[in-house]
Amino acid sequence: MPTLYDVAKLAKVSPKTVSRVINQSHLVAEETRKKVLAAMKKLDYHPNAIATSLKRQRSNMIGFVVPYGSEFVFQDPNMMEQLRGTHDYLSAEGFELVVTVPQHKKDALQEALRLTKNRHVDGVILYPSLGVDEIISEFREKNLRYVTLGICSEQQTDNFVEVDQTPGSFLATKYLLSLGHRQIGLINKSRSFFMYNRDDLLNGYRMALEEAGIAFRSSLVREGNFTFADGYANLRSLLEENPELTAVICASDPMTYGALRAIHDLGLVGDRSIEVVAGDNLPLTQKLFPQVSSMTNPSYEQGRTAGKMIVTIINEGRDQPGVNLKTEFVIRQKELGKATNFFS
Amino acid sequence: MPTLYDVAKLAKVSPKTVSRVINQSHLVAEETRKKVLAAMKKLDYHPNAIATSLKRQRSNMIGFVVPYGSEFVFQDPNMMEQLRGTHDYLSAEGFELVVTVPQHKKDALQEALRLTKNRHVDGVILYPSLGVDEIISEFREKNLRYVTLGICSEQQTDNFVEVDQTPGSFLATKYLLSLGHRQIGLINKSRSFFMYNRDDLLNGYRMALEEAGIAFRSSLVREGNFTFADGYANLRSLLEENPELTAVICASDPMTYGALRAIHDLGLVGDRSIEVVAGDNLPLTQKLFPQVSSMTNPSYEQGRTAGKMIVTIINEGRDQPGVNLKTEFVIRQKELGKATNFFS
DNA sequence: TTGAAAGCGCTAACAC
DNA sequence: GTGTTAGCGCTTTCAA
Repeated sequence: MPTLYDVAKLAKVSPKTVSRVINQSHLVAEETRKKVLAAMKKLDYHPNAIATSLKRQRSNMIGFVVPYGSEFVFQDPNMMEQLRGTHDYLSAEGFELVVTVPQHKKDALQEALRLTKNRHVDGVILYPSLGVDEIISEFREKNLRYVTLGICSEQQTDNFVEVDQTPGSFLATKYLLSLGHRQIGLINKSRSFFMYNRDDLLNGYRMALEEAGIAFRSSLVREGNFTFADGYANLRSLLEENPELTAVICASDPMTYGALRAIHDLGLVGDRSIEVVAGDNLPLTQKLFPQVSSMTNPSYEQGRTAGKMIVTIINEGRDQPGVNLKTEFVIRQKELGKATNFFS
Repeated sequence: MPTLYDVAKLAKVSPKTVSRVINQSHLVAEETRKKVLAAMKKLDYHPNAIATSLKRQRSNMIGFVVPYGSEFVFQDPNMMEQLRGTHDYLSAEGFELVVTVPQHKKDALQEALRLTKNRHVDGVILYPSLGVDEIISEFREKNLRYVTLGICSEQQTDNFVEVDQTPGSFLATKYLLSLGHRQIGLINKSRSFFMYNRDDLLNGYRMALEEAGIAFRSSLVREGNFTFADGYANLRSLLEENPELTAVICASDPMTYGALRAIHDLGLVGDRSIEVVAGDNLPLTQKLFPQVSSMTNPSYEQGRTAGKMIVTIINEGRDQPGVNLKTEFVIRQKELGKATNFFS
């Protein structure tokens, strides 16, 4: 592979001049520039990114580190949406995206540290998980660059993109109440996942109930690990304890699919059917039958914002204030794929 | 950040000795090793991967380049499975995975070239697309490392991992015939996607029909772009032209979901229902209701094999013979999630 | 507007 | 077993 020196020799200029042309410096005569460009083209020269990185102390790569195993990351639709948002922003800004999913959960955070200390990447986007706050302290101490996909501790005021699910669950509950439902189940997210905003979904649900003057009953609440199986099991469990249940809100779309399946298996159709509200409003959910209304999860936006934030942090050399995004709620009509905004 | 020299100074040894310790050379006395290790720990030293890359002319990064836009890559479940397979293999081998999805299709191949010529990555895994054969010639010419997820031209004998879908569709058709179906539709993959093995699915289908002495009728075949919408539209179109249709085979799972939705919307239940065979046997499909039998698509294995192949190519410094994987077929029983192998 | 020389952090020869 | 030296390909003073 040709080097900058080969180009310089061919163009009969100094290496520095070639470097100037590569970096679009204006301090180079037009004629010289053309000569250099011609030489570069002739040799099919491409600047060695590694050498540039070493010199500039900057790799233009960002790590995306997830601590939940590849079968989770590459199969969880929300995670993919976050990844897609991050990718889209970074690639437009000339950064490469390095995806790292350690084989073992407990290695994940060390992996994030290694990746940055190695100077492999200029910064990382971290998925919250147990022990992440220690890692963050170390990042801060060593002045390394990071952004977290969600708040990781009481003290964290910077470098996060959090999603507040209160509005979505509030509106969903309010909607179901407006349809006349009085026993509304909630299949909530599990506390076994690391999340700072653990109670937002529950709070929105409670607020709407309170507003309607209906007492909150914990027997109507379950927790699940976001999976199909958990949606299935939890719906059955809810029904056993609350035979009069007529509606249920699910914290995630896969759990929604599981709940729908359980309803089907139990033969609950027609008048005895159960109204289900989905959690994420993923593309597939938008096409599901029966059509379901859904809370919306701004996963793509979250990933994109995190990408933007890490780039800003790197470029400006200092932390950025955290950002809060909010969920919404859409009512799905019976017609194929149609959706309208609630209260709009 | 501390450098190797800082460690050397603290441990009172030469830089080379530190380097030896890092690289697990056996040519270093145990006592010296301990001293160095202690110094490394004390300084929280991490080798600068960029510097190592520059020296070694090797970045230990692999690019994964897809030419279909991020909304396709990060939403197509098969692509994710391929990515997951690649990631799992590479990360176990100490390689980083760089995911690149150019904003515009036509840039994709240039992007792949740039990434390798830049020395950003040691090699790339390429998704077949129009014009990829030219890129491959250039890779060969310049002695750059690549693997393609599928054969890209008549001449390509090396560096690919292809999936032959003949067995799956043959078995699927045979199974449907064994149930007594005589009008079996096929929603095939579209020719607008770049694929060398365009006719494998169709061939398996035809072979099974022929074996049963049933004439092939092109009116029973449609093509779709793998999406829900195409499955939906094609099922309706098939039924319009073939009112007696009793079964259909779909080339992809999203198309399967669309077809099931169409069947539901048309009110085809009970005796007049249509037996559907899915295309990929994705996790979600395995839990679908109604339960559907499915061809299986070894996407994870394909990605993993591609990862293994690119590493071998890089390590051995020469091309590797292409690998062919095959699809299979599973019959799904009515019980939740249960599946059995066909003919086993 | 251009060039010479030093150095980013590491490793590979080649001594000793 | 260990150390010295040179150099990977680029950019950055500084000088011309």
